[in-house]
Amino acid sequence: MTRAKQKTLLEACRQQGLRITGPRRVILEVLSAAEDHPDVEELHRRVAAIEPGVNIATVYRTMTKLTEQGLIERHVFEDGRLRFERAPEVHHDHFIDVETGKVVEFRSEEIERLQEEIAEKYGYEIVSHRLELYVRPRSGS
Amino acid sequence: MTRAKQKTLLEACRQQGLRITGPRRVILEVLSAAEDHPDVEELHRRVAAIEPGVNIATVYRTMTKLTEQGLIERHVFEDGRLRFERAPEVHHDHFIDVETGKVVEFRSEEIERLQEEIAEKYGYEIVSHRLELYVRPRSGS
DNA sequence: CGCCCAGTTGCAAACGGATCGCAATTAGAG
DNA sequence: CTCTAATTGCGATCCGTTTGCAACTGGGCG
Repeated sequence: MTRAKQKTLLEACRQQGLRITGPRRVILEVLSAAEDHPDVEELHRRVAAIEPGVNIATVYRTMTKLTEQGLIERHVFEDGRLRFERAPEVHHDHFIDVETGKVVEFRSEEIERLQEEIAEKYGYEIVSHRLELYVRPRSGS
Repeated sequence: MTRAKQKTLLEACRQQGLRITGPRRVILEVLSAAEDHPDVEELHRRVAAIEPGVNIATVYRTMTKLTEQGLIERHVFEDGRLRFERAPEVHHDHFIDVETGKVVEFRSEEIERLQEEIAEKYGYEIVSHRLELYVRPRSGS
């Protein structure tokens, strides 16, 4: 299954005319395997585990390219770092555990709809949005 | 009315036991008058217009203090800079005009409620949240 | 099959926002 | 008025990100 995703991402790159170089191939592999929302440093670490010698600047540049192509999504959470995830077919929002930093995805049709409604009321058109719920595991009960 | 707010903020500081120094007095004045969501550089600029010589590090430090005391709210929008606004009595969210960067506030009870609902479903307790709608003025109609 | 060059990379320097160490200053309690 | 802890200005520093540049290379074309 990871394999399927991987192929898709790599092929998407080819279609966009991006050169498939050694470093890039590894970065795509790492991105395809990622189930979370790693920052650049973390991506670089994972890449280095497969193929040392890839410079972090290359990771930055590749992420910029992929974001421009719409193949991945870039987030900036409260810590200010850039984080990435493969572009999902349908948009989703995020829970962020304030203690562990762990990110969980969710989607609410109702919230999506309400946002549109409110924007319209104000005379706006939504270009994109960001909803992050900073949470902790429900204690007690 | 600005006067009323100003007094409140300054008095709140006194109550918290913060020393009211020259620089601080000016920063509080600027914050009280602000209707928008300035970043530190902008705050510093406004402060300097009233009283030159206040160092930007002082602005940073003061904002940190005020945030810790819960007197102001700190935001990090997509541009990654720290932005501030006076702590509102009731929470609100933001529209951000993608072209001008202008920030407009709104509040939706329904969305607030839905967030709680969803968090509960996932077994979380919401500590805080952030909802930003990046928009442009509705064209056409 | 090899040439060629625009795209890509590694490296180091630069950048920009935010923070910090330190010595000098000062608010404000007693 | 005094005394001390809080605050300030200043410069250095941090850290994530970007950039300039020379070397390298993928992959289209002959």
